[in-house]
Amino acid sequence: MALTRSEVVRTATRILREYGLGDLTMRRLARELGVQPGALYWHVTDKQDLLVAVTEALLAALPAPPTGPATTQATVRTGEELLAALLPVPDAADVVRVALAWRPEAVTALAAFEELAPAQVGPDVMARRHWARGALDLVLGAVSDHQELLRVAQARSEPDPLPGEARARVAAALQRWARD
Amino acid sequence: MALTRSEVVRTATRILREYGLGDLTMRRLARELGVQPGALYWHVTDKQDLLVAVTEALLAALPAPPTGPATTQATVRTGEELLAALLPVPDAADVVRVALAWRPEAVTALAAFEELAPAQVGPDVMARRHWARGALDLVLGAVSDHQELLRVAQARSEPDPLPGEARARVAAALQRWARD
DNA sequence: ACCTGAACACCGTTCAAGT
DNA sequence: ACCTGAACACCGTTCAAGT
Repeated sequence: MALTRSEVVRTATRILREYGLGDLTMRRLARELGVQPGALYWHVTDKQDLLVAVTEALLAALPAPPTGPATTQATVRTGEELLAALLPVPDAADVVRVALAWRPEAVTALAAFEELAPAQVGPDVMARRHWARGALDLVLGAVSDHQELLRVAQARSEPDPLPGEARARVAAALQRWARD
Repeated sequence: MALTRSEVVRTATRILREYGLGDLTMRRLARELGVQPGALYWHVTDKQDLLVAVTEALLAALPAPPTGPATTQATVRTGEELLAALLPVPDAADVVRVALAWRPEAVTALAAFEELAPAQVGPDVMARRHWARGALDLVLGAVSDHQELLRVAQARSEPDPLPGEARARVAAALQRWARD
């Protein structure tokens, strides 16, 4: 049976989840799919396209953004859900940043945060977009930092930092960022 | 005359400035220095070590952090200076993020921001550290985003986005982030 | 339509051997 | 002390040719 794009993306996402971005190479991906490297380029235009698709896969698991009023609490919840989706995936923040540079509209979390911009930000589209990007940057920074702590702790065979710490930190950051 | 580490770092920084991170390879760097690739490893332990040193070089140009009280204005000024140092350097944010993951104490901007944490953050060391990291994430996000806009504008041969826009954006973000 | 085989033009890093 | 030469083990991407 022929390979499909979604199978390629699924396997890529699995490699990322299990081994991180350093192991997510086109050649390794091809090997796991039992196919020659060149075959991937029938389903994917290049590696960036693949990483954007992987980002979409990571974000697809997120619940729909809250539809109510743009409260601080709603922002915090959205950020915590994003964090929960990304934290267990090694190098997830870097992958999302590639998508952000290459196809920002694929990063649905951005649109979600835009809806949640507090009143004080005003109606200006750019101001709201920048506010959303700031919220995302704060979450991605927390993800990178926490995964780095984890890397160091494991190298020293110390106990892992708890995900709850990253969660509390994101909550605090978004509370500060969202308050009117 | 023998090569020195600082010559290696200087040339690496120049390549980054002129051509970006994609062209900053050990082989290319060796070529520009008129030396074999292996020679670099006498002066630098690996590429990450090099990128940390390049980050230090980029940040060395920054003025000393303001010594006065931790006002919002001082935070904004610090952020604007950091932005001014990084904005003209392609992929500067990615390079700083590597240093941040690998040797955070080399990112002096982090210590600078820590001093500037507003009173409301409190005396807790971790809280202040996270606040500083948030400030840095906001600036780095603005750098990445602006350089990305620039890339797109140049690809479409549209006029470049003005650095002043990035500056205004960083000011707004840090005002929001720093207010007590 | 979808994939193979094979190549092209690269990478970072190591290390015996030279000076 | 510092560097060369040469290798090792990889990369992403392209493309004629096959089925």
